[in-house]
Amino acid sequence: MRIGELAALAGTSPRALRHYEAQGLLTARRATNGYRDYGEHDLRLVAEIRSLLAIGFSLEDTRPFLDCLRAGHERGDTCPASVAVLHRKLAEIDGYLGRLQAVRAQLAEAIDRTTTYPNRAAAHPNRADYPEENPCPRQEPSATEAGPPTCC
Amino acid sequence: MRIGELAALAGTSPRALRHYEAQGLLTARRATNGYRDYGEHDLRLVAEIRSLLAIGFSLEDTRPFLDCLRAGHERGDTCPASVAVLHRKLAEIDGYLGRLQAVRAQLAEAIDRTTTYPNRAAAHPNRADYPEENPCPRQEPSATEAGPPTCC
DNA sequence: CTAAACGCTGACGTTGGTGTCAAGGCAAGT
DNA sequence: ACTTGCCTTGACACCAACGTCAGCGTTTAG
Repeated sequence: MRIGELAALAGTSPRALRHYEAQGLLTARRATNGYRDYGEHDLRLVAEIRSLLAIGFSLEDTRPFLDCLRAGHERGDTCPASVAVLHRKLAEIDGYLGRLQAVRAQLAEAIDRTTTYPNRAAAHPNRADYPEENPCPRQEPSATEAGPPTCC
Repeated sequence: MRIGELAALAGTSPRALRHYEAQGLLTARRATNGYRDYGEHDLRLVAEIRSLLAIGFSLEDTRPFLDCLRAGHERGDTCPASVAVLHRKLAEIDGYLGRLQAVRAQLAEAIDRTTTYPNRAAAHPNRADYPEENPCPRQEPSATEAGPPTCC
């Protein structure tokens, strides 16, 4: 199967597949004319990449999962290296969740204040409205329909 | 007060302040030698920008808050345009939270599976490990200590 | 036979908020 | 006078996962 077909089956683009190859995540046999030639197994690999990207993994983080699949496992998340990534990601997400919830609380309070005391000035003049805290993920992948500030 | 002093007081860099000016968020008088000259009020404006950036706002989203302060209000979040941004951000965050929690659940389940059934293959061979879903924020600002995948 | 549709490589563009460097002007201490 | 340190503008670098275009060869349908 050629790159366009694989891309279509995986719901992505030839450019993306070449990018994965450039990152060493995917390899392809070459036909005599130089065209990349993929097999069924490669569809599974690309599907793994896409599904992990969709939940906020970086390409680099998908590597252990692909190695796991190539090692013959039916799932990419059963190998030790994959599990390690899962744990790290879970910890990251918990961090994001905590910060996001803190920010959410700040915003909700600010909104509540303006709706409860409209046109009324607050107590501490020269203080910034929003202390510090510090919220969430940076650059987490996106859904194709979620708009610009897509996802983690 | 010159740019270096304001930057130090606000805990940021001259480069950042020039960037805010380039974006039309900050203005400065000029001394006869061409140096930017800031007043006390500008520190308040920069503090507002920094605190909003820290909780995941884009520079553009801080604009209504700055306008609000310049209009003479003691807080930047009391004007209608600011409140509108607050509502939008709250909605975004709720979206992120929902997706992050869904992803968290997926990861936790995957980890649980590997620890509960070690070395045991799963049921559906050719299915991707992680369906689809789709998680959270992209490119949310960062804390100075949170590391690479900083924050929302 | 020809044109459309595909494939190839290489390279630059995108997004945001800066960091960093270049090449110069200005101010103050010794 | 000279050095040091601040300031100025302008421009390129960064990160990630591609999009897009250029310039070229290949395959395939008509």
